[in-house]
Amino acid sequence: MTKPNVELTESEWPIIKAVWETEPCTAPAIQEKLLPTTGWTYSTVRTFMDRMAAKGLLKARKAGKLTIYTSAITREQAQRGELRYALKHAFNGALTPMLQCLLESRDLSPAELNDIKQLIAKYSPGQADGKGGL
Amino acid sequence: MTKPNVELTESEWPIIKAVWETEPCTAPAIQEKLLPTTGWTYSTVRTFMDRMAAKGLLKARKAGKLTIYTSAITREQAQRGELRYALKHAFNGALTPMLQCLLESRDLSPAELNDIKQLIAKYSPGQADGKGGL
DNA sequence: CGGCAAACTCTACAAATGTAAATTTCATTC
DNA sequence: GAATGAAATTTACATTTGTAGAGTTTGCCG
Repeated sequence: MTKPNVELTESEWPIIKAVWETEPCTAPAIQEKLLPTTGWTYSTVRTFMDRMAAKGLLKARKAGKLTIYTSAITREQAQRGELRYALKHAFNGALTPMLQCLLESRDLSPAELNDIKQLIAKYSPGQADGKGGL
Repeated sequence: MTKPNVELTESEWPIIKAVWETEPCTAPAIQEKLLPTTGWTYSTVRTFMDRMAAKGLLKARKAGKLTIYTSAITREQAQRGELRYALKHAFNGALTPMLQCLLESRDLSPAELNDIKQLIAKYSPGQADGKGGL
């Protein structure tokens, strides 16, 4: 059963991104990876990871003295959660204005524009795949 | 000088949305408006509004015994802030994947699709308007 | 076996967020 | 002028988030 609405705090984002790139992994490994960007100590990282495991964002298993972590949510789930949140609060659930804001938000490169057009084309014919909405 | 990156907490969203719709307004008015959806008491709403004024999200001015609030940020600023946050954390700043996730996120109605195509068309020719990015 | 280093556990604490009760003030009306 | 009711002020408190130090365990190496 897929977790319904995933929400991450700002500090949890760097953690889970590092986990996705490294899993299965230990807290010291994540700490080391994040040290240059965050400056976080082992204690800090470890606390975050344990809290995230308690929330069901990570899975933790014991291997001897080591604690091995893996992600409990996919990147897509987390991304959707974030978008869902923005859509709901900032745009009252209206997708088109959100898209518009996104497109206005910066100059698109020709490459991006191209990508986007292809995307639109792909989602054009009224395809109902039954895989559920945001 | 426009505030650089606006961020709102989850509870601040309903407040500022109500303010945008009502301003200039008083705390009791906002409380009444939000009561059905949130159940918040006057004290709660008032606390939020004062904190938001302290953060520069609202402006508060005294008119006799009343405190009159107005927004200090525009809806567009707040929306951009929310998108900027999502883009940065969930998509590492890459716009196309974000768009893709958004489009995948639910079935688009023909009307939405149409709107979207028009948007794309509008942002197509390499237009640099100098109004700054996200 | 004894020590060292790595990893762990426990505890702590400040700031932010969410929520509200209790008390006070002030304007209006009888 | 006193009562009433609306709005304000003050204070409070639990939970979550951000950050980490101190002390303990344990596996390995000599």
